[in-house]
Order: sequence, then structure tokens, then C-alpha cells
Amino acid sequence: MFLCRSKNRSSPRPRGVSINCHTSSYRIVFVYLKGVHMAEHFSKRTATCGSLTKADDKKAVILNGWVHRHRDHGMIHFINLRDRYGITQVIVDDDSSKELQQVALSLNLEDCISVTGVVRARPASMVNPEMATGEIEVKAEQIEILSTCAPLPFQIDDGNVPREELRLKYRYLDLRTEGMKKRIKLRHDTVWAIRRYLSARGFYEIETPTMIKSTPEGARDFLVPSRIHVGKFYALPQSPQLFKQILMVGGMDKYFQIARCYRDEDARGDRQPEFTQLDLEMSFVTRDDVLSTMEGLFGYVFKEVMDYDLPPTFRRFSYEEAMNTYGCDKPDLRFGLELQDMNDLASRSTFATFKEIVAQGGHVKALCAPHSEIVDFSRKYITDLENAAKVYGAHGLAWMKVGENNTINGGISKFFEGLQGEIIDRFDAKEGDMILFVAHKEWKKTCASLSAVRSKLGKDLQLIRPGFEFCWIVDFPLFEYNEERGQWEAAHHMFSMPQAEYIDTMEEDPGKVKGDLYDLVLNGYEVASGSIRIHDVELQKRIFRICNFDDETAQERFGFLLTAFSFSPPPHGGIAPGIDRIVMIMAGESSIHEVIAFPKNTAGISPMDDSPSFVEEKQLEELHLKIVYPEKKE
RNA sequence: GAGGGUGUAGCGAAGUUGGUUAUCGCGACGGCCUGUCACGCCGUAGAUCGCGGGUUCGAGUCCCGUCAUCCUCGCCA
Repeated sequence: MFLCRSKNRSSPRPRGVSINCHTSSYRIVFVYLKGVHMAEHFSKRTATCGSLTKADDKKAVILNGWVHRHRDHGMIHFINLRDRYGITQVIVDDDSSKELQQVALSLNLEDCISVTGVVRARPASMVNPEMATGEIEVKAEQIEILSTCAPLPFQIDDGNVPREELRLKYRYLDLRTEGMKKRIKLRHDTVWAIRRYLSARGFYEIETPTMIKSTPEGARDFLVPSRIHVGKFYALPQSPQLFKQILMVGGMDKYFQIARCYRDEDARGDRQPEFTQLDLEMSFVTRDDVLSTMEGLFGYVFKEVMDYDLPPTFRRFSYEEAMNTYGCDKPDLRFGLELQDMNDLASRSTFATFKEIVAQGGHVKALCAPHSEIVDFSRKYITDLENAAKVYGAHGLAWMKVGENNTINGGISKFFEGLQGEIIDRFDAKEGDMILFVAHKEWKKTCASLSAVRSKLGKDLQLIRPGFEFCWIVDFPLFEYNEERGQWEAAHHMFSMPQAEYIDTMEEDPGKVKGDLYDLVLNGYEVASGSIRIHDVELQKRIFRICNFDDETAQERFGFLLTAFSFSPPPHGGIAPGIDRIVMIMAGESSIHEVIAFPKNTAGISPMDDSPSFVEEKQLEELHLKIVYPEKKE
């Protein structure tokens, strides 16, 4: 295409000057630069919009970018030209040619242009200290409009953030904003820091298939129909779990992968149908090896990417301890408000409701909200807290206030005659504090409800310290009883190792068995989950049986793993940190959408490409599929 | 599957106990301006108030339904 015009190369142009040839529907521009003759569609940049400084004074440059702003003062135009690297002020004034002034006049915001010109240092009075390139500007000699911008559906850069629906529909415009660029860079930096760290420590990055056999437990699978094998389906992986274990059997020793995972469940602010995990597995390790590898990794990543110092090791809580102290298994340690067990005092009180719940084996827990200048502990506010608790099953939220001279008053205080001293001591409560109680037959619901109250208080009273607080939650129960299905299920997954002391007798009371399981928690979010795996076929089969998988079913579903495990698997374990969530927290955001280039909305729809969509009848025929629509409800 | 919030001009918002011609900022368009940097000044256009129905003399406002979207519970080994 260019060859036929190559003869024009014989007429070199002075540096920075170009000629537009309108010999075809597009422009061909010939640029003479650094002694090289080239035919190009456009004047290619010699610098970026963030790179020029005073040291470049008088230098001839070409910049490519978008018109970020255009200030037209009649005989002088200021054009803020933007690219990924920054913004540079371009100037067109009365020295400029009529043609150039004409072009400047015709510029619209977000037009993509190429500016050929000369850098000049700004006089002291015109320096803009707010701008990285505020000490210089580029006097334009020529401006080419590379492409024009249609009327914008929303403005690219200002305080008015459009509703997310629009941002997602026109994500390419949204990506041009400073915030998105910063977050995409943060994600890139994070992923590359991870790769550097792990590779330097002997980990191999290995890809595993994204079309795999469907495994029925856990979340719903996304299915991919096979055209060749009628009636058969691949599944998209919920995680590379089985493959990474098999990589260990294959002697890969240390593996990681930035892996896309798919779960067909309802989305949330911190959940997408497809998401990215750092999947990682190691051979010949115990739990503490995995934990310290992660501590080292995140210490490195946070230092490299954010210059933030993490402690060399993270606090550890057993599952039970975390639940009893914070009410949940992903506590936000950036504030206190620890829970206290109140069963003893409740049963010594005259409060029938509490006494009854304790007598039935239930739980009464409480926390102490400190006196606050920000929030008035009014009846209305207590009702707000109560509603937060009720979402998680609490029937109500009881309260009492701490008065002067170690007294308690209001709410349920009258039932605690003679116990006020003990209550106040237990919380080290001060005048103006409020003590809040949740009582429920179920331990988990008591914890979860009061945890919701704790979270709301943390936010409302502005108790949350800035920063990043990691912790480990360990010793999770290995099994959970599913009331609905009337059977035991793996709390994490069926490949996790029971702790040694439970192995011999685990069939007797599966509910008591603790696993070699661990979660990594950051600022109240679960950001990683892992375990030491079973590497013994017989033990694996016993776990399957407890989870109501008979040998035949287990063989059918996981036969390939069991077969692999008959060939001397090493002891191994691993973990899978969620990249989206971690980068989200690093970015100080509350939705993973903000750190994903093309996220789906809460309904699993991608507003930009409008997926999912119907397919051609012919495609269905090839796959031997027929859609049976659900009947509409009356 | 359930509960809650939101929907007013291209974008972001205001709109009182229901009451005249629905307001403001940004943007767009036209004009003026030689040092701005969120430039400034003058002017113009732009809204079936998500959609459908109801109550009322009168609905952006009240009621019912519906759609979209966000948050939450369930779900997410």
C-alpha cells in the first residue's frame, strides 16, 4: 500500500515539517526525523505528554494525543493535549500561520491529534505548579487531526462522574479518565510485582485449561456445549484447583498462574461472574510455608507498588477466635469494638428473654460503642443499628447506656440490677458509651448480627484507621452440615487436609473436624483462601464418603485426580488470592468494577458489547441445543 | 428467590404541604477576547420528568404496575 508512494521518499523534508497529500481518501504524511525518511499515516510522536521538562527547552517534538481542553482566547489558543502519560499545554498564537489557527479553531474536545512544534520554557509568571509539565509548553507549528470525536455521551474528566451504566457502555471513554488510568496501572504494577517475586523464588507460571470437566459441587458452573460430542459439555473452571494439584503430582514443585475463574452466581460489588485469582501451589510444604510465602509476597508487592510497609508477619486468629472476637471470619482490624460473651451475666440478670436463650444453649453477646461527638445515640440511631443486625437474623438489638459514676441506664439496664459494675468492667466502659446486645439461639447468627452492628459503628463513628491490615484466619471446620440437603459438605472444598488429630475419628462427628485451611483477610475482605491438600487416595475417598459421594460417583467425577494420586503425589498445599479484590482495596475502592477494564454489571450483563445475547438458530442446531423458555408467572 | 435505594436536557444535580412558562452547574452551538491552565464575557438551542395506568379541577411531586440500574439477604466449595 505504501510502496506505490515510496518514490516520494526522495524528497526529504526539514525536521518537524510535513506535507499532507490528499491523493487518496486518507492522508499520507512524510516525516523527516533523526535522519530517517519514513512514510507514515501521521506524524509519529517523539515524546509523550508527560515527559517534557525544562531540560527540553527549544527541542523540536511531535506529540500525539487527545484534546483534553481547549481555551480559545481569540488570537491565542491553549490546547491541553493528553495521552496516557500526562498532559502538555500546546499553544497556537498570532505568530502561527492562518492555516494552523484555522485548525486550532476547528478542534473539538477529545479529537485525536498530532502536534508538531517546539518546546519552550514558560516564563516564571506562567509556570503552572499544579501540572507535572507546568514548566514548559509546546509552541505548535502544525496540527494534524488524526480522528475526530463524536458528541460525547458524558464529559471525560470532571467531578461529575456519570452513572455506572453509562461508564460501562462507553468504557473506552471512561478509561480515558485519570482515575481509571491510575487504577489500571496499579493493577498492572501489582500483577507484575507478583510475577517478579514468585519467578525469582522458583515458581513456574503455568497455564491450565479453561474448558474442563464440570464438577458438580460448589458454585454453579458456566457450561460450554460441545459441537462434536452431542449432549456433552465443557465447564469453565471455578478455579484451576484440580489441575494445580495434578501439576504437583507432575513434579512442578512450585506453580502459580494469574488465572481467570468463572462462577455462575449472583454478582456483588466485590464479586463478578468472571474474576482473576493468583492461583498458587507448592510441594513439600506445611501450612506455615504457604503463609510465610504470602507474607513475603504481599510485603514485596505493597512496598514496590505503593511504598507501603507491611509487618513481616500477619496476625493469626483461629476461626472460632475471629468469630467470637469480631463476629465474622473476615474481620476489619482497622478498628476495635470487640465482642464480649455475655452468657454469664445474662443468666444472672432478670431479663427473661436472655435467660431463656442462654438456658436453651443460645448465645448473648455484646459490644460497647464509645461515646461519640459524631453520632448521637438516639432512639432512631439505635433502630438503624437494630435493622443492620436483623438482616443477619437477630430478632432485636438490646441496649443500655453508661451514665456517670459507673451506672447504667435506659433500655434493658433495669434487668441488670447489681451487675452494672461487672458489665462496665468487662468493656472498660466510660460515661456516654452505649452497650449493645444480641441474643440468638444460633452462635453463628449471634456473631453475624453483632458483627453487622460493629461494622456500621466503625463506619458511622469514623473509627476506621487508614492503612492496610492483613490477618490470617486458620483452623476452619472442614465440614458443614447442609440442612437443606441433609448431609455433610466440605466447608472449603473436598481436597483439603483434616488436621492430624482428627483424621482417625473424623467420621464420628464431622462437625468437630478442623481442617488445614486458611483465609487471608485484608481490611474486612476475604482476599485469599487456601489449604494443605490431601495426597493420600484412601483419605481422599473417606472425605468423599462423608460428603455423600460413594466410590463410584467419586470415581466418575474425580477419577483422573484419584488416578493421578495413585502415582506418588507429593505432600502439597496452596492458596488463591483474589487479584480484583486486593487491587480494589489498594485503590481504596469499594467495587471491583473500578479495577477491571471491562466488568459486567450486577445482572451479569456487559453493557458495552451487550452480552449475553441470543445466538443464531443455526448455531443452536449445530450444537443440538433447543431453548425451553420458562413459563411466565401470573 | 426476597428487601431497599435511584431514574428530571448530552452529563451531574435542585425541585417545598400537589398549583402559572420545570431550575442550576458542566457540556454543545454562535459571537467577543493575546497568557490561560476548571480561562472569562454575551447569546442560542436542548426535557414526552424511565415507561404504562390511576387519584385529582390540576401530578416531576400521591397511589398501583412495569422496566432499567445500584446496594443488601439468600447464593457464592
